[in-house]
Amino acid sequence: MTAARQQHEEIAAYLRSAIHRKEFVPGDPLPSESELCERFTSSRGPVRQAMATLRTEGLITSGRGRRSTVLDDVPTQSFDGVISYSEWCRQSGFEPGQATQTVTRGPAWPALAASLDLDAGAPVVSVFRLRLLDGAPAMVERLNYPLDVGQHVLSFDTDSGSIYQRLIESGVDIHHATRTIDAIGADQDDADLLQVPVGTPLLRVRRRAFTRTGAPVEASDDRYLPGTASFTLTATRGNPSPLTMVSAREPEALHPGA
Amino acid sequence: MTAARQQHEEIAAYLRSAIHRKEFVPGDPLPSESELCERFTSSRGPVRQAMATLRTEGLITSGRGRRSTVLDDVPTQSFDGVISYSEWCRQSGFEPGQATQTVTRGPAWPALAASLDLDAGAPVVSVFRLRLLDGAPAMVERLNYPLDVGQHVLSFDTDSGSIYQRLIESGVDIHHATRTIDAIGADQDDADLLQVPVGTPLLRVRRRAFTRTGAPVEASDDRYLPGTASFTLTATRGNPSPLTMVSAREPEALHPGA
DNA sequence: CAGTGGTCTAGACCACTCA
DNA sequence: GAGTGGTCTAGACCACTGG
Repeated sequence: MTAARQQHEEIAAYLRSAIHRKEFVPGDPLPSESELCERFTSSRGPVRQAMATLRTEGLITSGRGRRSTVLDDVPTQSFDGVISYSEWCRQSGFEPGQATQTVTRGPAWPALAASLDLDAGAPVVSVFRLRLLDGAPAMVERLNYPLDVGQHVLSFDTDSGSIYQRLIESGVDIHHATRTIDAIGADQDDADLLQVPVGTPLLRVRRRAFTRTGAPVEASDDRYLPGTASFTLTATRGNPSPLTMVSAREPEALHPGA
Repeated sequence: MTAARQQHEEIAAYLRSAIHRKEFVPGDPLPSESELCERFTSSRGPVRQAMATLRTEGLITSGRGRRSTVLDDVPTQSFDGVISYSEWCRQSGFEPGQATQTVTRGPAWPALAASLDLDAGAPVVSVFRLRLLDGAPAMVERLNYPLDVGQHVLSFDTDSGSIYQRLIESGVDIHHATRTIDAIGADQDDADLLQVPVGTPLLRVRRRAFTRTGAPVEASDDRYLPGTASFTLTATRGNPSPLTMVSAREPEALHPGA
């Protein structure tokens, strides 16, 4: 929409939106670098930086001697959408909702303490919510925070919306996050909330979020009802995939008694 | 190990291997750009390109005014590892194995035809194998190819190893691939082969591979036993994630009768 | 305030694709 | 052979971090 500050961002934004507006569809050649240089009154540097961005997003492919072409037109996911279910819903055009089950302050059990780099028994704040998509049960969310972060959650109405927004407004520095994706059967809690039988396959996303200095700020476990969510990603020959498949390690329980 | 042709590749390879050798651990600052320029007798361009590569791999983070620092040290996944289970095993230090169930040539059912951009009923080659990890059942693999590609599979002993290798050697141009990840319960076939009850949660990876011109070469459905595999990825604020979570669409059946 | 990485320019040469 | 993107150089200015 509005012009980005940096030239390379402006160029990237233009190309991205042109692709999403179907101005270019998969297989189509993009304008050449020299054309883009002229159109944006820029040198090659910013143009190539914009192309590199789209390439890592999986939107385009390029190579010596041939025009860069459109690969795919999946929407790009912002960092906010990665961290926040509410934000993801909004970006995807759905209405997020939540039904808080419990908000607790208590000692960290060993697996959680390890995940948050705390000593076992250190105080943590845990949130257990059912999340809704357009009003229907979609996901069971278990969030855990060290106390210094969690204090901002304790003083928050967790039925009123995005905890992530709350944390940002409270000045918590959320800088990067690691997601681990696997499948797991619904336990009794999951089953009750999602209204499915125990053992129903769920897509589990465990997330650890960190500050810029590497201190953990969150450890979470989200379980999606089948049919609600899936993940997609495009890999291109010669560009190593940032998504790594790893042989599973021992499960990290992010709620007690598992 | 051996010097890469391009300076930026050489620099990236050096940094990557230094991180994996634990010479730098998460939180550590990397050498400054100017140091790297001297060490590799290079200008800033190649150094910055190498940094950008590592950044998209999720290995480092950087920002104005501060040194680039190590984020994580997950192994990077090559394109071969994305496409080929055998290759993934080798990279991960496991012994791949397979027990072919069926190799068939027959007409494409509608969903498969759509996935391969063929007309319904067009001839396709399908492979149905149990894959092993260090000798134990790990994954059920369903591969489907258009006939022109699949002919190279029909004349191949599918118990002898990697079909992917075979296709490459046959000159098939596999240029990029899209993966969709979700969870699904084991069907009767899955259950029999993996020796688990029907309905056991499995991690499903559906893959579509394409030539450089966008023609489909493969449509597959891999289902991993829980505990065998999971996916991880690091996202950083300001860098949009290439992994997109999408609301699920109708299931594409990649084997008949589903 | 010195040093860092982010951005940008203006040029150059090369490997490659495609008509 | 004209045009393309990939690589590289040598400079410049700026925003920001940290001691």
